Amino acid sequence: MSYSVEIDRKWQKKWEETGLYKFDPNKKGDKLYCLEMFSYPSGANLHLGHWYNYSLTDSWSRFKRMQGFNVFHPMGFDAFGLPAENYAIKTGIHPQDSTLKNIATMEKQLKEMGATFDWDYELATCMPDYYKWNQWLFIKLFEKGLAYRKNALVNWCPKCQTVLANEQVIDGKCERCDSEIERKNMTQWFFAITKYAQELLDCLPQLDWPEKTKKIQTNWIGRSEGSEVSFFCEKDGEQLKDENGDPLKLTVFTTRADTFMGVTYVVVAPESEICTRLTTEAQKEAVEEYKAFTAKASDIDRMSTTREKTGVFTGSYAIHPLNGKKVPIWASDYVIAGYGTGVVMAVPAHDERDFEFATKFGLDIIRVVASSEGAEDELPYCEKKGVLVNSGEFDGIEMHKAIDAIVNKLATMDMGSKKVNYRLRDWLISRQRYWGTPIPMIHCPSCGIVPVPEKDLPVLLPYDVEFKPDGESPLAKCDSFMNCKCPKCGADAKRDPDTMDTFVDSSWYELRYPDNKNSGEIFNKDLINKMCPVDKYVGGPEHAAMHLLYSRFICKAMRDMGLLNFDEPFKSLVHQGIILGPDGNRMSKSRGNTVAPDEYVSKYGSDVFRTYLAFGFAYTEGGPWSDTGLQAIVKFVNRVERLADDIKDIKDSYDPSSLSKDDKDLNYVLNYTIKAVTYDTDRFQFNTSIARMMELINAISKYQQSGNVNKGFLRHTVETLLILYAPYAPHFTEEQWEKIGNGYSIFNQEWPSFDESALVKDTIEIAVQINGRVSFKVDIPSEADQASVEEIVKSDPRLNDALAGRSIVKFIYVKGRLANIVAK
RNA sequence: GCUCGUGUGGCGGAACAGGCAGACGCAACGGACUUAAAAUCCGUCGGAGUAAAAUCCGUACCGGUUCAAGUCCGGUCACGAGCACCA
Repeated sequence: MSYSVEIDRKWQKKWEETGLYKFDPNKKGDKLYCLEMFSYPSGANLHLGHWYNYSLTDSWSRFKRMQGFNVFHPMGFDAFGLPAENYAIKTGIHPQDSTLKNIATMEKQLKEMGATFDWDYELATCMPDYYKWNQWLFIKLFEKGLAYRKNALVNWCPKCQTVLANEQVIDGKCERCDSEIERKNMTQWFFAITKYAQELLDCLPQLDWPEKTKKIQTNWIGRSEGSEVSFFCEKDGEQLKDENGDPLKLTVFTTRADTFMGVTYVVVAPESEICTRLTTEAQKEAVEEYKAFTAKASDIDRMSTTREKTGVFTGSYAIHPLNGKKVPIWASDYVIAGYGTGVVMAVPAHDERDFEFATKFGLDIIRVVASSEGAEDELPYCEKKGVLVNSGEFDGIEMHKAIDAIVNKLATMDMGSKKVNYRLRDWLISRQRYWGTPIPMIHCPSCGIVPVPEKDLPVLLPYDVEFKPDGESPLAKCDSFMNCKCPKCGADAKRDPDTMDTFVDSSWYELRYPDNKNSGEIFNKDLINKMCPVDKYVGGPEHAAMHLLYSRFICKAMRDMGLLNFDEPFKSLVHQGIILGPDGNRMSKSRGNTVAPDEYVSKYGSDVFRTYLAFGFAYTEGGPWSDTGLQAIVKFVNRVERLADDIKDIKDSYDPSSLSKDDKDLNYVLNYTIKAVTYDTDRFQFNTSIARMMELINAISKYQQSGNVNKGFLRHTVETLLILYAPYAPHFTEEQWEKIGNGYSIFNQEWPSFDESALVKDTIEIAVQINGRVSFKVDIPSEADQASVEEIVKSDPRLNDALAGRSIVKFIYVKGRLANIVAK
């Protein structure tokens, strides 16, 4: 029977019956936790991206298993989320129904892929036995002060009548309906990820992650070293006081304290509280008008850096602590309320934005840094080098030293200090959505916010809910859900109507897999410390600054709560590339360039498909799909099958110590192949692994044609080839293994080791270069030293011709590679 | 605008750690087998050049370091990604 999808089914059935891939934590071998990012059960079928991610990571995990590791390889579903809800709004099919149906389909397809997932450890985030612990985690974070509520600006889609997550805002527009996003103030739940900003940064270097991903996280966290400096304020001629009656300090964050003597005005974010505080009666109308104007501005406008600066004078003044000057305080939306203190000191001479603003509104511009003493650089001069001028006692000081000098001086007055800021914001996790984990909080009119007691978890997501969007949380309209008793005082109370961002669900799922049936706790601490962290994590790079950051934060928070004792959830990370359509564009239905795996798999079998995915692309790069490339794999698989036919009746053994010249040549290729495939598969270089196996097949063909075949050795070679190929083509190789009379299963075979001595050749061919260009080639003993190689080369008759009268200045020999003669 | 990444034949892609560029495969071309086709097997396959060789050019472009550069350094261009008034 030649290879087909029937063979797939045969072995899938056998694997399942015999429990070949059941994970046993007590089995011998080092634990290895291999995980792919779980999938969102949106469509009915697995798409090519799933195949590319899952089938090849499965090959890697099979390889590790054969190497003797005790591999834990679970799979589950990120089952809550917007697409199912949107689909429900469109079709009326309840998200729970469509999701469960999709999960069933995907499970079946994943099994048909022939992956080693142990389904006993499956999880789906939409099931109460999972989201119960999501709620439990939320309450723990709340108790630790890491979950809190505050009023914030959120993204609002006026057409869909709902809040959108940041990631659902594409270039300022709603991903679904393309309308412009508005900003709206709402009271929301946040996770205090910023408390871990520094540690999230500090742990990055030790992670075996793609450098680019680490860079994205570094930028996203955005550490910025600077200083905070303060001004006293004057409103309507009087000094402003704080709530204690002390003089009010207006504090700003700056990275350029050296330019402090050049401050000519101060800017506050218009939506900040301090702005209202500073606005004088005379300016009130103008400021209010401006606030309304900025609130209306769309994200599109805000994002534009070419947008003209706008702003309004608040009427108040800041007093410069060093020179006593009164500088005006303005409000402008080029200052971001959420970053730093939401207040900026403006130095138009040395900042482009301040310069533009000052020019437009006629504010003073004072040069305080010059590239060299007395230089009249063009303004704004923003280079971070130079010396101070027009700065009184600080004149002549180099700018970096001046930062310290000025901050130190301010510190003695209690008006300044060094400060580190981060761009990272706390994680807004509330969603005015139906299909997610209900936030387990109760709002009591007398007790305030009260967590649901642990014994009452999970707070079940009700089934019968009107989830069509109208601007209110769908759960808010479900009285049976909303009405409850306060756990503290027993009075009538309301539940929180929001659900959690689905990134919460996925921020700890890797920790639930090993203990997915635990109903008494989120997971067993000892077990999780043994099983985690994940040793190899594979998924798309699009999660670099979201999921991959959230998970790291939750892991650290859990550690600090004593739930586990490691610092990082994913030790080693690989991103697969993206497979494009045959035309080189991203696959999309509208382009009509999609490739449906099912059609190919049913026609060619899973293993042909898997091998093509392995061979046709650099794994981390991806690339365009090609049907003819797939045909090449059919040929390859057929060649392997014919080799298996050739050896299936061979019973001879062979004596490894008495190999002929031809045997030795083949043995060299065999051992080289073992070495290369082992090395390349380990580092996700699947394409070159397959290439090496193709070379081995070519060498076997030559060997067979030589007419001088050692049957036992041939059998050994083909058997080894089958084992090497097994991770890539599990069904096919299992079938061949059976056919040639070997026992079940090929996956219980040990991974072959290579014989270093077989890789040593007696003589090797090296290239002889003259001045770096290859001139001719010569055979030398492989162990020859430089002196003897020089002698061999110099006695070669071709050398004189090549030198053409030049004399040898220098002779360089790179062992086993080449000789280079410098000639003049 | 800033930051990062990538650029190799007709195509997908190789190239340890600076050491014979183009592995392996696809497509193409020539041949064997065949009545024929498919399948299989053998051979050619970066460009210029030649009867064939020799030889020269060639890893986006310009320059540098080195005995030797796809690889390292400086600059330019193109494409892609991330961030985006972060003070």
